[in-house]
Amino acid sequence: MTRGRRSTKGAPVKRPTIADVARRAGVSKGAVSYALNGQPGVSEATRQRILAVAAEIGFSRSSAARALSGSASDAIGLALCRPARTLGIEPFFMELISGVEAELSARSYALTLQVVADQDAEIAVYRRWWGERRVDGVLVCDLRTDDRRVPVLEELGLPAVVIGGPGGTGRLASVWSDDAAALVETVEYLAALGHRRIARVGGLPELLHTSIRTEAFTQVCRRLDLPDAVTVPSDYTGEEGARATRRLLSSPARPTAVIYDNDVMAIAGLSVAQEMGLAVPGDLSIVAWDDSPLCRLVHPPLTALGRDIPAYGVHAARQLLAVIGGASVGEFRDETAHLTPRGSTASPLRIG
Amino acid sequence: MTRGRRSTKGAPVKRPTIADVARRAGVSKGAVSYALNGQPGVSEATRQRILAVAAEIGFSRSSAARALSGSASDAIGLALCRPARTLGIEPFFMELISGVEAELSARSYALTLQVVADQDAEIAVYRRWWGERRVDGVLVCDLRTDDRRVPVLEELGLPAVVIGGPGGTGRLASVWSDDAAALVETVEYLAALGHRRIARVGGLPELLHTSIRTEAFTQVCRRLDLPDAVTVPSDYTGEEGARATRRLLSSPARPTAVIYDNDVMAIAGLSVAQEMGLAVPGDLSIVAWDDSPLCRLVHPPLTALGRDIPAYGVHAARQLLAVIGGASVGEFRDETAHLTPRGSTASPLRIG
DNA sequence: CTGAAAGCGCTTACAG
DNA sequence: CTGAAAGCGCTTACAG
Repeated sequence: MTRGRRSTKGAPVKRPTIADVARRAGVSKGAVSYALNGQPGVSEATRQRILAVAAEIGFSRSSAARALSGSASDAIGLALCRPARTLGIEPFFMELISGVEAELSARSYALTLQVVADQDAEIAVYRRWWGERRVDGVLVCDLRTDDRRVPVLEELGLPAVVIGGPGGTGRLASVWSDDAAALVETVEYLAALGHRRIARVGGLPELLHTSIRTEAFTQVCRRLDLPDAVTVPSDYTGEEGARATRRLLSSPARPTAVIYDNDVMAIAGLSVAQEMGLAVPGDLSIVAWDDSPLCRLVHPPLTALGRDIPAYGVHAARQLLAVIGGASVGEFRDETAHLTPRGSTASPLRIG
Repeated sequence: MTRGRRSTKGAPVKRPTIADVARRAGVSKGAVSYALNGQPGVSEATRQRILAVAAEIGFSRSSAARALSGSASDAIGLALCRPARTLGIEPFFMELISGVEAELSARSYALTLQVVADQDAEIAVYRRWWGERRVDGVLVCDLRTDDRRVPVLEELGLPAVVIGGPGGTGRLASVWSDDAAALVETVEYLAALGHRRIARVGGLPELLHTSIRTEAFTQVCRRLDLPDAVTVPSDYTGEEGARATRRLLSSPARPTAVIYDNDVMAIAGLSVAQEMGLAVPGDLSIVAWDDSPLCRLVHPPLTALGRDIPAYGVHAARQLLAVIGGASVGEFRDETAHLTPRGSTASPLRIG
């Protein structure tokens, strides 16, 4: 019932079709199509004339008609499975998206975004997108240990690039960063400063990269002969980061250094330390994973593990376009996060 | 040339079509379509049988075919025109998007996102989306004074809802919040505390809501007989917020209170005050616009002007769906931001 | 209530 | 190098 009204109200200007261009350029619709797709079948002079006419009347090919006649939909999908409040506060996703966009825009690809409640909902979205032929491929975030999305995507044959790993991505292409190496570098740095009791406030335990970090943390602490490498699990929110910090700092053998799995929790931890009367970095050193501008805004500025997240997004999108293009694509190892020492870390000896 | 490969590699599982459902249910394709659309033309029993078959074989209607045969594309567009670094750090957009998504998901609408470099690129994207029939409507952010996008959208007849105002939205529907009222409330509160020299670090001057706030600021200061209501323009980044704060705090008649147009600049301002040896709130009171979790993480926690941004997104999406549905929609006045006093504001008399 | 058919706007073999 | 035609998978009047 809305149809009539929609076309009346929604489209006062007539959208030109390929037939309009053909008529105006004095060629067939087929010729216009060839010209637009940069395919052989039209002379260069004709092609130019056709393109000029198309530009003149503001013609864009209907993405629906293109998709229906077998072409790609020229869109990729990204389903985000995080609660709204976490989505907003973490710069990670927006930075990733801006990188993805940079690559897609250059190729006139659209990004279809969907926020989902849980993994089942996300899988349902993939099945729907596939059935609707709405996207040519998907970017998969927040890889879990034993991720149920991977076999579904393999079964559907929906082109996909997993952002995460290494491992656990089945036959899907992936883009990953060596978190274990970054974690080791950080612990070695803190140990070199003289820290012995180092703790970590970790991200969501079900995420693969969390367990990779935890495993690396345990290993390096054992190797360096540091006592009990405690990891307190958390959920990336400031509240949980603060709570975990309070617990750590209240324990009899409180740590002299804490590594946080994201910047928001690190900032919350800094606040808690100050509220408990501990000096940072005198009494407590703090390292944040994800070096956002926030880390530089607080006092003292936070030592952080940073890397170029927009570039990560660019690489992921590029991989996905390659998979969609039919290339056989494997793992792409992105830059490893590097440590930027700032005012929040120092030797624990320098107390007071 | 990628086609053959794509179909081989990209779709090992055959996607079911409406014909498959029809065959299996023993009805015509038309009947399936009616059943799926909830339209009269099939008996209830048949409808149920058809829906069961569709679910069983995992059928979703091709969005391309639907769009081509006159239905909506079931997608709306959102073009964001901010540099990548600002996009990442401001929770606003992600919160807005999560609200928009909440409304769209409920109606199985997709969100098509595009990051653009400037207004011209954004206008080009609207023209392209319209030509491609890729989206049924758009959400317009960051309304400017004399916004060039408004007449273009009116001319195209592309359903749109402007997030911003009041005013300057032409015949387009809009959703807005009364920033002037919130600003006045804040200044009155600071004046009641005894502040006389109040300054403001503003957002991008070309945005309409910035000038609305500036105008309200000037007016209320004049009414309350406060001297020179200084607004230093800025760009929402921490760097610029810090710079503006340094300038304000170095001036001979330095303000005793500063209002920041976003939370990131307020946090940067807090840092600068501390670095310059000023106590907050003893020597300087700080108010942040946009009350994100960040405001509660810093020390002292920031007094902030907050409102429910996801809800704002919900309302905007709802309005847009109404416009797309053919309804005649006007302005929707959303909640006014309310002031939450925290530790960063106090009477200026209480110095030391 | 159901079935056969036209049509949406493209792409792409297929003849010329 | 170009034109006429089939077909993609739906929706929707139109007959029965």
